[in-house]
Amino acid sequence: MATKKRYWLVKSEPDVFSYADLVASKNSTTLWDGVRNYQARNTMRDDMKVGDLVLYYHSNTKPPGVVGVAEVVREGYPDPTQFDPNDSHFDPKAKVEDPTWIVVDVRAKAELPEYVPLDALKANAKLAEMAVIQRGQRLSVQPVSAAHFREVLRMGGLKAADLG
DNA sequence: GCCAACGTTGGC
DNA sequence: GCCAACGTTGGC
Repeated sequence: MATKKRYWLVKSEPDVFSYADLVASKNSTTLWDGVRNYQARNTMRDDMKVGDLVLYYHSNTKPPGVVGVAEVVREGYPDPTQFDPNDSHFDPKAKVEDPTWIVVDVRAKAELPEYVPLDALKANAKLAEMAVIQRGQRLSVQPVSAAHFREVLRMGGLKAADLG
């Protein structure tokens, strides 16, 4: 029995890895590596399931905002960068037999016809409770309610039906 | 570039 | 186990 689809938001700095970079990746898919926050790790390890949809948010840019939608295509597995001494995300305490950090694979699904800047999210009363607009919210992987997800899609000029 | 918010580290 | 110091995030 399929569990109900859930919705998420991931942040990425476009100078580091933009939505266009995701689209340009093999199969428009990448592993969401380098996350070094336990709460975000737990979300990827325990909660993100194949078929879940993800808002792709550009942070540290002007203006920050939601640029597109991605889909979870592989569930949690060990982040290889934690074992690579040459990688900036290397974690000397992580053990192969008991990995500390987890990734999921995400695939680009649809770019929003209209970019939805943070200002617009904040201006929408329906999104007042949305995590990403809360002051001091730094989580790079966070849950989004179905209603908030639909509203952001609508603001971006997409319908849920467009996502198949 | 600044700095507020927040998570982690480490001395005690 | 407390909490000050420190590093990072990310909007502005």
